[in-house]
Amino acid sequence: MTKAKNDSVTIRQVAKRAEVSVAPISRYIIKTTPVSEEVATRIGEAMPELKFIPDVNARRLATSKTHTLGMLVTEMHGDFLSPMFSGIEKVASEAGFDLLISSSARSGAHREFPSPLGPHNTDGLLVFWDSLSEAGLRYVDELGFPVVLIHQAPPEGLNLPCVTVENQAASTRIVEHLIEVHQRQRIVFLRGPQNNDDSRWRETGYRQALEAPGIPFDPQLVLAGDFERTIAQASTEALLAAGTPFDAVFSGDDEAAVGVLSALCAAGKRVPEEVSVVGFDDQRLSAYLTPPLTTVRAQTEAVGRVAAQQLVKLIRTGQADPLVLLPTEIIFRRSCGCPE
Amino acid sequence: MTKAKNDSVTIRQVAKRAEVSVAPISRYIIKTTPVSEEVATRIGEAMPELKFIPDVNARRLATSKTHTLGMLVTEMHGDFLSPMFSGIEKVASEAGFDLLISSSARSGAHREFPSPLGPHNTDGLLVFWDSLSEAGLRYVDELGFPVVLIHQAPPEGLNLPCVTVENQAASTRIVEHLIEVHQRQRIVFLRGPQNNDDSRWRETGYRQALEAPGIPFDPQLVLAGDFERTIAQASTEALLAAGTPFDAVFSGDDEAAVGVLSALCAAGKRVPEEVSVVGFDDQRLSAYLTPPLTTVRAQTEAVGRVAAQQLVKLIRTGQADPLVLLPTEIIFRRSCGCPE
DNA sequence: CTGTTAGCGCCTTCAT
DNA sequence: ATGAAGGCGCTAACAG
Repeated sequence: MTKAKNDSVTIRQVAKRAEVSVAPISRYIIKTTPVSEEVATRIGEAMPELKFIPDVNARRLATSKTHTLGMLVTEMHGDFLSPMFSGIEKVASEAGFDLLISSSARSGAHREFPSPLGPHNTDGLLVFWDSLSEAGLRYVDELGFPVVLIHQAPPEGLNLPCVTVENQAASTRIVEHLIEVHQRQRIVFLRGPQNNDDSRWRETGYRQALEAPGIPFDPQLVLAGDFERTIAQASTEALLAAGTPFDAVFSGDDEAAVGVLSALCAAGKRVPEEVSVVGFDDQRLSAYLTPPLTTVRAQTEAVGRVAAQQLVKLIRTGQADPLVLLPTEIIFRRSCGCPE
Repeated sequence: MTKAKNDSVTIRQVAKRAEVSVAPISRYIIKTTPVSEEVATRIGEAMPELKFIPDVNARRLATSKTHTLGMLVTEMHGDFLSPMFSGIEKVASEAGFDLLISSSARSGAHREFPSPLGPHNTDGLLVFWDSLSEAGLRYVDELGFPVVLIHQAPPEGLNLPCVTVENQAASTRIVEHLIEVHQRQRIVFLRGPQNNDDSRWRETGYRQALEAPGIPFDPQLVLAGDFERTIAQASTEALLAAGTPFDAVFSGDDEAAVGVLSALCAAGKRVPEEVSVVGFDDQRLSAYLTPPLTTVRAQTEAVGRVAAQQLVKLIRTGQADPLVLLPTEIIFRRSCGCPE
């Protein structure tokens, strides 16, 4: 168990080796002030010879910067985690930041501050929807601590930058597709959790699509999906049991669509012949469902990438774009009734 | 842009507030030495009143411990990331460790040391298969830096502890199932990447299953799957094109099974009537394939949990179990030919 | 059990 | 452009 302490080469040893004081070395590394040619080469040689690696912790103590980004998620975000992470990790490492990641036990158990991630161990936080309480957000805002929100608008009065996807227009288009191409009239909407902004915009898009063709909005057709398979399944079963007629389902997300498909299949309803089903997100799963799911593709990896870029910018310049919306696109597969 | 520096409450302020010196406070927090009742309560009050949060960096500088676990993955591990992470995160946070995670661009681009994660910013590393080069492993081993391997045996001569799943027996059993229950005789095996240990054991299990019933091993039936959908698909297409007869395929992992299913479907072969297909891992995806995939369930979340436990133990005591194998279980679905 | 104090390794004014 | 020296906030001897 060798400790870092024992085998660590310090800046002073390099100084001795290069026959200069420690200051030029620090400056040479940080590039904060020019260093003479001569000294530079001497340092440039001495450092690798001694295998000098600056001690991150000492540097942090001195500068009170961590060069670390924090990422907050909840257990619910499982299927988003992987692509999101890969986007974030990419820009973090390019920008020279480490990535500290923490998950709260369950959604709804909103985490308060102090959380495992904060000013003490990160320079800024990426906060995925629902992973930090409103109080927590207000707290970091007061602190002026850099935070960018992902798939979530800031609460009233706060100014935190946010990156998410374009929800409304895509929702309108996919519902229009159901109406115009597949002649659907009684279209169910399975909404997400109450506090989810994406879901609200998707619902707005849904209602808007009904307007032009003059299809009356029927509140009976709006059900709880909560972005959860089991809940969506239960809602669909209840609807079926109630005998409410419907010929299509726009599921607030693909996860819920899985539950819809199960319920429909169990009830002997044929998809898409009897009822069309479409979703939102285009999770990896979605292409493999039976039938393959027509859905709106959200570029999750890009969301992660852009969010991380915004955070780095915010940390470095104090500025970030208040809102960036990534474009979405409909992926036509068979569940809506399209041939292929 | 408030810096942590400005608003940070130091231990000295707490000392003043509690009318003691800094030492008892430190001891009170670290619990390294008993503190008198009186002082303890005074400190216990002063800390929250001042919202004192010990500065991690200062502590690290002083102790040369980071209280952080590192997790190394590659982009290929996408579908494992989420459950694995959730297991690791759980024990890390319970044990009071932060989790730093880093991904190498692609598998095969084995990362060398110094990598973004190492002794400078972590107390130990969780190394997922293929995410660190052999040279890197030898390096950390020499250093005596705590590392536990996940889904990978240590290279020759190294002693690094490893946690993975039981591969061989389960493979034997699932192939036996194909033979005994579904009367399959010409069973293809799609192996994983050359350097993957799991795949080797799965192949061993496969060959063993053929022995008892006296089915000759046919090298023509062993194809490259590489744990990649596209490669597995190509291999299956080639086999079909060659006209080599077969009535079942045991895919080295579920990912490859997806490619097999695609190729078979495209060729008009009916699964499971004409050919049975089984996989390994039980990814989330697998239950939703057409037909639902019979496969061996690897408890990925548990692997992550146990690996993190081992690492914490290794960090704290210098000891860990050399090898822990988590049990696996066959999940029967329809792709093998079972009714449900 | 408590207080004092010397580092931990680096960065950064401040003179030079 | 360079050197000297004082922190950054905490921990861990060492005295008391």
